[in-house]
Amino acid sequence: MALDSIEGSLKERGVRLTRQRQILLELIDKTGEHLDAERLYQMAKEKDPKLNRVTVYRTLKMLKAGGLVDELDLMHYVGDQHYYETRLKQEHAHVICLRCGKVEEFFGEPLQRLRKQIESHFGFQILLARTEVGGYCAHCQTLRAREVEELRSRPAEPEKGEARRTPGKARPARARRA
Amino acid sequence: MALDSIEGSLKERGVRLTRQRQILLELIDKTGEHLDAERLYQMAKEKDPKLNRVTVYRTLKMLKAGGLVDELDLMHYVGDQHYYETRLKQEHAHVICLRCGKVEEFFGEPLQRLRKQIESHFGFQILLARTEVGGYCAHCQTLRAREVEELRSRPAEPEKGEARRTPGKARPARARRA
DNA sequence: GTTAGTGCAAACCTTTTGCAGCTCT
DNA sequence: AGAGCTGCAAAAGGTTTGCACTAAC
Repeated sequence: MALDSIEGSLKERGVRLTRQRQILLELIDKTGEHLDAERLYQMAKEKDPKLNRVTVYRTLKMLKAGGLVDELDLMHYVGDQHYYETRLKQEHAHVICLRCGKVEEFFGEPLQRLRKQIESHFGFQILLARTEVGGYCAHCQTLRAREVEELRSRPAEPEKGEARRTPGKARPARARRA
Repeated sequence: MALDSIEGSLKERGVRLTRQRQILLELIDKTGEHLDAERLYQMAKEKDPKLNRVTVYRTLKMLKAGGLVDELDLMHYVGDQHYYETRLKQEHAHVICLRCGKVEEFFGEPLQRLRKQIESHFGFQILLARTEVGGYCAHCQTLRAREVEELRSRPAEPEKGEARRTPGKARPARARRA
């Protein structure tokens, strides 16, 4: 289990395992990947209503600095927040559908190949690497084509305010905080 | 020249080539890559002191939406701002030294390979891809080793305030705005 | 008992938005 | 003329910081 190895690593470095950190660590570990600070905070608050958002940020920062979690942007599909996942699995790329938001992970040899070539080409010592890819997933390619077609046949239906987005399921609105 | 093809593309789409956009486009094109909004704004202000920061953001957003520029994070080495570069050259990865901040670009076949594999593996239609790598450049590996050694021999010299960073050239402080 | 860590409030940086006025075509 | 852009001010979103108090070791 990942949790143990993370806690071990922290203890070695003399980092205190406070109640708050235990809650956060467990959530990060067992929820799987792609949690952002706010969502982690919301989940942690259910376990300890007193736990503060700042503690979440500080913990994530520490874990990142210690190389225990990786920070992702997921192409800023939703907004400018960061996402975190434990650094355990093999290196992988994140593939984000710009229409439905689904995130796939790609493992595979081109990634190792890329890493090695960069290291030898520049004599570079890689500490972290991040590959993110945006586009349309198989499912959305069809739907997208249909949407474009509809737009073409019924052009520029005027609407109050902002320029009309693609109809149906478009990008989610920026999440507002409570 | 890149500028022409960008301006052409904008004209085609009925986007107006205002004085402000011409200034920004020219700066983006000929300054080379890795400008963030604030720096672009500062440079643009020299050509037109009235030009507003908001216009810079709006222009960048439009160029990005139109696929004319790519947005980079450069591993958030400096802060959380984004960097932009014209999308002209072949796909490439950005390699950032976490000590001196130097950015190298890596072209090379593993990138195309990766792209193709992702497309065929998921049936995914890639629109944008971004690979960023952080670590130590050849030069800084040596210096870094020396720093760590120094720290080991002269431990925990207490200092007012924050936990001491690596001596010498450490990460730049967050840039403050005027 | 120390020192690291927490909570709170307030700041901070980056980016977006509403709206009135200006300007390209 | 009129849609599209701009500038200004203000807000929002995401994250960090200062400081006094608390809790882990």
